[in-house]
Amino acid sequence: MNIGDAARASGLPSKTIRYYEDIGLLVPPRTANGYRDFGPREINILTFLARARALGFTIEECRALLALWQDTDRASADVRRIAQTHLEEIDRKISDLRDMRATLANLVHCCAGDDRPDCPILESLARGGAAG
Amino acid sequence: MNIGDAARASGLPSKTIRYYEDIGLLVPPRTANGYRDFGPREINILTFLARARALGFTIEECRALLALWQDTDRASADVRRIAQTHLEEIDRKISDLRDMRATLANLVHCCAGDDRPDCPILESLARGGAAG
DNA sequence: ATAGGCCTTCCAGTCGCTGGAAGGTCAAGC
DNA sequence: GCTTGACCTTCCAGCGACTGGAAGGCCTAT
Repeated sequence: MNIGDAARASGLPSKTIRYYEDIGLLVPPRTANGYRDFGPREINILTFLARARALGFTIEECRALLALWQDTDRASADVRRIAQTHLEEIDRKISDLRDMRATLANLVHCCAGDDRPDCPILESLARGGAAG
Repeated sequence: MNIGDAARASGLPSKTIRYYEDIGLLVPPRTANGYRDFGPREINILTFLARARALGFTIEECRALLALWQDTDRASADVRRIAQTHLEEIDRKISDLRDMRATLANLVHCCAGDDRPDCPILESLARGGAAG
């Protein structure tokens, strides 16, 4: 299976797959002509990576998860710890975004959005504090 | 006012201020010895930028907002449009993060997190679908 | 004179790709 | 056998928004 088929099978772009090989996440064998040769094992790794990335795990977290996945003697506690840490990171991001959203929504709400120059959004950015 | 004082006044690291000059967001004058010289005008620009960045506006959005701020003939509609677009972007991010969070929280919840190898998190990443 | 704390520029690295150039390979059609 | 076009290869550069560090200049205090 060539890289294009692996890309279609895993949902990852070919470029990304090459990049993952570059950074050592997987090492597909090569055929005689130098093409990468993806078998079921490689496709499994790629779909694993695609799913982990879709859940927002960093590449290094993916690397760790992949290692645990391939280690049948792993402790599920190790996996859970990574996921838990990531969950907390996501919660932090959501919280930050919600704060931004609240401020911004208020500003947008207060701005007339017409052809006059008066603008609570700019005023707030200039002087600090909320609109009004 | 030297860059260090400007950094303390605006809350931005000196490095970031130099970077902002590099990309043309502000052009502080220089004193005879080549040091950047920050006056009230520059400090205002820097605090404006710091606040806009804190609301998650991209550098290019900041550049546009800054231009509108400095244009007393602006239409508030132009400002509002930028803010509205950014608000939608934030909503998209929050929504994506919430989806991730939901899946991940479920997986974490289902994982025993002990010293045994069985792990619904890895199983889900491997086979797709939810835990269980 | 020297110490230290600023300031300067420039280059490289972060993260996770993504685009593009230059060239090799392969299967189909004529 | 030759061309066409779709694939594959490597390598280098760039994105956004900084951040770190090296090498060197300046300024003030002792």
